[in-house]
Amino acid sequence: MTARAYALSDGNSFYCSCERVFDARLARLPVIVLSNNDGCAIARTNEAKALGIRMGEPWFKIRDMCRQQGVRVYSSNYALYGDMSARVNAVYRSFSPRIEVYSIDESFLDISDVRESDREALARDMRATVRAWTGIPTCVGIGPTKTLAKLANHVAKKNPELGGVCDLTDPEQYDHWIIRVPVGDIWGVGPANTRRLEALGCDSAADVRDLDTRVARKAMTVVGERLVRELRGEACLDLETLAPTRKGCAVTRSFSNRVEDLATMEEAVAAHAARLGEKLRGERLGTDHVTVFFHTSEHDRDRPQRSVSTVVTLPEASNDTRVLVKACLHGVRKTWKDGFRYSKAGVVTTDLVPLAASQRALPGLGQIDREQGAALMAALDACNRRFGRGAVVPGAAGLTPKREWSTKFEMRSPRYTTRADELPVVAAA
DNA sequence: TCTGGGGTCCTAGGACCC
DNA sequence: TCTGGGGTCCTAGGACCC
Repeated sequence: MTARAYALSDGNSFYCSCERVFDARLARLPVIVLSNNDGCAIARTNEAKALGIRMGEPWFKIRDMCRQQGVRVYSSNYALYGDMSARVNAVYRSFSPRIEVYSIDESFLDISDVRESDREALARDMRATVRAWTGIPTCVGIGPTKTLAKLANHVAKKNPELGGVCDLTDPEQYDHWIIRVPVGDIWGVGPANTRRLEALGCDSAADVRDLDTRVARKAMTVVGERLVRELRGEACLDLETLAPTRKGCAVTRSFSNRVEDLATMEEAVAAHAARLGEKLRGERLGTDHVTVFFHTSEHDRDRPQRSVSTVVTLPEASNDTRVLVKACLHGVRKTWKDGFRYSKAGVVTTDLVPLAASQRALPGLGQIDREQGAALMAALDACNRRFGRGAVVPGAAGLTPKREWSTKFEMRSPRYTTRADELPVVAAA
């Protein structure tokens, strides 16, 4: 049996790169993309990083500086990023059929079948092809385990002289880099485990690799032992080529303005419940209980704080928007109290089940008419796909949507690839 | 004025059972 | 004074990821 080899490819400053694909003027300019509600910076180009803009930096703190420095700022445009991600993955699939889509901008590829001496060339070819076909710049890390492929990717990103590719299945490269990566930069090691590992005398990934597995397990449970083995080149994590059915699903949002009245809260929660139904129907999943929560903001220091979380049980599993909205509104009304400035609300489900196989309630004891409901929901989803999300909503409880609470996207670019009315316009002279 | 959203995995500890 | 020993299931919370 030949040793395994994984490649991890990811898009550089992915959201920013997507914006650059559709506006060539952004090349070499500092660009950032903001989180939902235009809250903070979640993607920065190298030029923006060089200006000192940190990951997660609140927008209101850097707004003035960004204006002065000419930083180009965008609200999140997930329709665009999701579509670009699919295009990039289509290119990866032409290089290896065994691929795990790990996140919107990262995928693992199994390249065990590629000869050791050909791996680096393959990675370079793949980078060039992704760039040519989608416009997205990438980096590729190669390793005998997923953790080492991640590490290699990190090295490729931090060391421009490598030309975007690092292969740690090459023993010389492995020995060279493993001693140069600090513990905090290892995949799976966050702030808490960095402290624990440093207390054990580990400064580099090589130090962690050389830890006794029992010591690692004691300090960091099974996660620690697995980490040590993966760094040694012993694969403990498999490629997950089939996306597992999801276990939970949530729709949560901060309000653009604080919410102080019940009617607005009901409107927001009903909209979140409707979106939840849409997501569940997309995967043919259902739930028989839903958690509704809302709370004030820790940043309102001088204000009374309140945090509510309540579970509403349904008679049987469902993904019907009308059922979910009704249940969630019940949760809000049951727990509502005036006199607070609420900053965020959400609906959360866990224990999702494939709807078709789920236990039915007895007729007369709350059984939901699934057949008729499913047809109605399918029609609803079709309308919303065609005319945009939220075009049609159930008229639950006489709500008249004003959407005063809704999320801000004040600087969003056009959805170039998914909306005909937002196609880029080209002028030929 | 203004500070994201959505996931997963793992463990400890309590309740409950035989 | 002495007051079992295992199971399982559930929940809350920590930690981490992008």
